[in-house]
Amino acid sequence: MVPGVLSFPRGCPYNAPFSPPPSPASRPTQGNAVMRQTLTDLIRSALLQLQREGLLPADAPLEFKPDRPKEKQHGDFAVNAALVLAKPARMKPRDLAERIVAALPPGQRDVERCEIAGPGFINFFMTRDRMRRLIPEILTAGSQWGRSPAGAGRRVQVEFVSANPTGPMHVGHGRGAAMGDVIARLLAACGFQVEKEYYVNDAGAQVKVLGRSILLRYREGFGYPVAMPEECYPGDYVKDWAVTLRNRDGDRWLEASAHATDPSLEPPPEVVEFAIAQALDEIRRDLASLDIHFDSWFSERNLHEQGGIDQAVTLLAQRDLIYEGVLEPPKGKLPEDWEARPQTLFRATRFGDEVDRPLQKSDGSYTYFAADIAYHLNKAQRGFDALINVWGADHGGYVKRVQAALEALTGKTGLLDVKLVQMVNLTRGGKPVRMSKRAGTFVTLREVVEETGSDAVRFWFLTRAGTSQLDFDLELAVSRSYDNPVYYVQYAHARVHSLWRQLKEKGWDLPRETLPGADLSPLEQDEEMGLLRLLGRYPETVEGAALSHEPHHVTYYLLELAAAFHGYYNGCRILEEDSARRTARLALCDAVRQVIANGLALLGVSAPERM
RNA sequence: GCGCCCGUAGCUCAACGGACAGAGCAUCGGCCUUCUAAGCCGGUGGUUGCAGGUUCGAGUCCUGCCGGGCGCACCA
Repeated sequence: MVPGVLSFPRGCPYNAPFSPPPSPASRPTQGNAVMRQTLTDLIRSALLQLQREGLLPADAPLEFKPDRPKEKQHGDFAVNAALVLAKPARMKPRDLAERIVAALPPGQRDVERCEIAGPGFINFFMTRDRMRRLIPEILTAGSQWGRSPAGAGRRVQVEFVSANPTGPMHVGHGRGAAMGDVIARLLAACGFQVEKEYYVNDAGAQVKVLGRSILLRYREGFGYPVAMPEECYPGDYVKDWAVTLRNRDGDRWLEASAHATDPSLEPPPEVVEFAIAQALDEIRRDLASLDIHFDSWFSERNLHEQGGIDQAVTLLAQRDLIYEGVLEPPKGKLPEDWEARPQTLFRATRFGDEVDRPLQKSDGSYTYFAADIAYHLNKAQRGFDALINVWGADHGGYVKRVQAALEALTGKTGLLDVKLVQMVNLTRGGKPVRMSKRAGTFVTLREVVEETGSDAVRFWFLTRAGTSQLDFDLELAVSRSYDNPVYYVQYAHARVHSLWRQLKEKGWDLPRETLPGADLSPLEQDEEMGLLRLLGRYPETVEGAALSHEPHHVTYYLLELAAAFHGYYNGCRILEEDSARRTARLALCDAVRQVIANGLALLGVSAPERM
């Protein structure tokens, strides 16, 4: 039993391992990845040949990669081998490229041609037939198309949200929630075993303050005059919880409430317990409305009670990484109450941090950082191969020290990747929605989800890299217009369904299950090839987004695919008289539909059949 | 003062170290009979903040500046 873990309630559907497991794991199983592997093998074989001929030094590392050119004139794949190997070969890149091309094994049916271009790229053009074969591959794989075996079953933990259980979630929490959830889904789709965890800060002073706040509102409910101290939570939700407490317990806490204004007195544990439970209920409900469910809720208090912090500190002490010392004052202007005093410090500077970090407060109790060290040690002890944290950007200053502690305790570097998420600016019709707790214009995540829906919130929150601040327009997010990216992508999906409906109305029967076997040779327009090229990029887009922990790549891809599809639809009649062309085009459209559906599923956004 | 993030078209933002830096919005010019879609097609727009460096190749990596955001003993 792992200390601190409250529960492992729900399984993530994406956590299901591949069945059957890919074999061998290193070989790609899907169309474009197969193409890429084929090209890699081809080039490698040519390079080995050149090595045997003595053109390339035998010890030269054969590093190169097939890349996706941005320009379609540059083919379907571009290989940079000649550029990378020009120096060891002591040749001009273009000359070397010619020798590589000459050494390519003949008889490759899927490659139409290859040409040398630019500074020395070797561009490969796949045959139309190979491109068209993506369609049956996609339709046969269905919802599985785009999954990757890259993770090979490695265990990854994603910790995200972890909002303090002291009140409603705000919009920024929502962005972190969407980010973490989709990172988890992406990794699961790429063969990782993923666990989603919420760290519950239920041990600190702030939950006691919440407990006192509730007591005061509770007392107020009995008609006593109450002055809320500065540090207490003024929100209306506190009053609601106080009412709930009274309904449950009657006047049982009335006496205790008389002292609740005094910060030095502890509120009754039952009341604090109640407060945390209320807050977590609300948080869980908000997350559920975004279809976000955690595998575990990790209690900080539990960590304390189980001695996790003592354990971590002892471990650090055993490695001589702790000492009593005095920190130098911060440079520049001094904080008013700063005074030099001896503290228990962790030698974070040995692991790349700027200064050593205190583990104990002046009263001898542990700092939050000490608990964080213990928490991350606990994660490492649970045997994860990789850890991902999604934090608000205001916590950016803590990344190095936590990574330093983790390295100190595990001896491993790079175990933890912290994704920092910038703030969200709410706008309505382009005008900023001011958010101020004091002015009472604070907008909660719940309000935004209720107004715009889970789809809009999730998709929109993933339209930017986490490092960019994000504007969310409440008006645009619900508009049925092409300016609304959510609508734009979802409508592309619905449009294909609309085509099938119309097909039926026209009495042109076409059983879906015959599509994978359809004759696709009528597909030869540029737009059709362009769509195929895009479809082929989907699996590597998913894999790239997963491995880099950057979900917005998928969002951008879907926008691009939807744009290409809308353009195709506008310029080319799908349901035309010629049944061979009609069938081929419908097959292409259906492949687009499948890929959009898969991509939206990864984002946790619905794919409506009708809009 | 120190650290982290950011600086790309008028605006909001993309771009595993790759080719002539791309989208959307705005703007301008056309079209708007056609698989329901107040939409469609096309054009203009850039010294990637500045200056060096590494590299066959830099928006991307390194150094120094400039500008913006966040954080900065003991709070969480």
